[in-house]
Amino acid sequence: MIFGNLRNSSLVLGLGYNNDQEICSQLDHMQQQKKKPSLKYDHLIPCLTLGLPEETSQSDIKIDHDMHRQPSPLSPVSSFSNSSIKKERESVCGEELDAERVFSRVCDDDEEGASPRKKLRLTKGQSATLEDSFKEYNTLSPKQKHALAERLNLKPRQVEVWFQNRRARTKMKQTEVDCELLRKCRQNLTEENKRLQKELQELKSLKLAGPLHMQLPKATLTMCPSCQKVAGDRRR
DNA sequence: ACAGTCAATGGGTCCA
DNA sequence: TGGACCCATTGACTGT
Repeated sequence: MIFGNLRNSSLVLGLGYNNDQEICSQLDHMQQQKKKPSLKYDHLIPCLTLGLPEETSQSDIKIDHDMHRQPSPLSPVSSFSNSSIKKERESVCGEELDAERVFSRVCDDDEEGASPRKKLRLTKGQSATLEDSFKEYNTLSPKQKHALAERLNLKPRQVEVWFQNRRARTKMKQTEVDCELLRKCRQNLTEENKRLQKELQELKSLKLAGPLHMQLPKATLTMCPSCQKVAGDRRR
């Protein structure tokens, strides 16, 4: 740090995040890979601090930030085997007639283990209905699940899986939004930090160069980081 | 050919 | 202990 040895320096600025480096590297990696983030940074927000020069590293920031926690899940009982999903239904509801086609290729063979996993695609109608339900409740009670499954001619397990995947997608989108917000925040704070450091340097050189009577008494000059104004001058 | 999407799977955790 | 959920991953399919 540049000003580490200056005496009487009451103004020193710091900028950082909790686990700043780790987050950034992970975010970069995430963006490169276009992969969903696995980092847990919900509790982190950027912060600008004032203190001694040596103390303005990442270590002096610690703020908890608990955002967008999922609502507590409903937990009634339901019992379904997921082993039968591979054996798909033979026919689909009316939407089957939809030109959009129903499944890419439903497997005909019901032999256990022998059939490779086939990709099922939900119809537009099914997806829309599921989407509508998701807007109302992002978790389903077993009753709702059954009703929806029956209505869509799907297995309850499929509805359940769809909701799980949908929640994951929502979470990922939110994470990306938060990520972008943090980046911008960090950028702003970095610029702010630079600006204030520069200002501080100027004030110090003024103090050293200027005549004695021009010197400001210690502790009368404090920089408010939020409003960016010099405050605390109680003379007069 | 390759990347992206998404239904499905398997493992881990939590809780009644 | 079983069921519900989350999470990471797989694999079929699609779009370029």
